[in-house]
Amino acid sequence: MNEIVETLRKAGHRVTLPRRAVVRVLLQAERWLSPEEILTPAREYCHSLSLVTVYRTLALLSSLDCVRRIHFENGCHGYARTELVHGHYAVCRDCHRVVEFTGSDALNPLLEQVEAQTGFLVESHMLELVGLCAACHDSE
Amino acid sequence: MNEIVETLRKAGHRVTLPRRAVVRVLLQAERWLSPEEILTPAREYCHSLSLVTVYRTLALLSSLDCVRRIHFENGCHGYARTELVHGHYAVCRDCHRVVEFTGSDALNPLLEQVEAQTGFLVESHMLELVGLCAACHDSE
DNA sequence: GTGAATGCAAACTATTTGCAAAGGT
DNA sequence: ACCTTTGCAAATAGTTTGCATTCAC
Repeated sequence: MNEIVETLRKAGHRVTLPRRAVVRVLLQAERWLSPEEILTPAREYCHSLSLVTVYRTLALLSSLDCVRRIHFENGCHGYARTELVHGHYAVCRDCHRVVEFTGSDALNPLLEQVEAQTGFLVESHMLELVGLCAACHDSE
Repeated sequence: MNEIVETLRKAGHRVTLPRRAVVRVLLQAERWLSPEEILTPAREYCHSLSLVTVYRTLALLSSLDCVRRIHFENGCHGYARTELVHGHYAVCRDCHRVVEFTGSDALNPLLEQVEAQTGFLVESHMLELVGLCAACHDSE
């Protein structure tokens, strides 16, 4: 049994076919997906699945910190499983691949500096890198 | 004449009353504003102003890099004039004040490290800090 | 005077909600 | 059996577009 389903169960939520379907699609993807992009393949696992349920499942998984929203300049967002983007991530503008990176501790001195500079108490931050992944970079 | 209006004119766009109204509101604000939040006060300067025109003006100003979109976890966005947030910014979750900070060159080593680590060619990045500004921090 | 800009209404996209039926435990 | 979850339809929020009128240049 996979981790996300396990988290669902432990939190007292029911493990239903529609939810399994959404989770399976998320687990297979190495990239972020829009709700629509989740719906289509997930229907192979649950024929009756509706977009509404995809939204509801994503909201639930999000509250359990199993998936994360991915943000863009234009405002539309996608979802990727947290395991994929536990900390900070880079998004390929071409294939939508999402890759986590480490080393964002390097931000800490900056955050402290900002607090000193602006008087802000920084509670959270959003750092998203956009570019081309190795594969898309090579094929351009 | 202010800088934004000047930019409009130089780019060959007409300086109309509705546009002036939107610009005036943006210039007065030290914080980000939603289109609705721009509409209401701007109507004092241009009675007939419609929300549609606010959107169109913001899109135009955005393309001229006179305003910038501000992003949030929940996806809704606001706008602030570029002068206010030329580089990176911190947003107060309480009063919505937007404060620019400097020193984000500190990111460069991280970006290079990410390129080496992931193979990505990083083209752009989004860094937004959220927290409490000094004023709101004190009054809590 | 002429083409750009505006305002209205309507379309559109993304997302959420009410409610009866279905399904997991 | 009970209560959560689902799917449909409809509502909602935010934003964009078509088109005739208005206005800056």
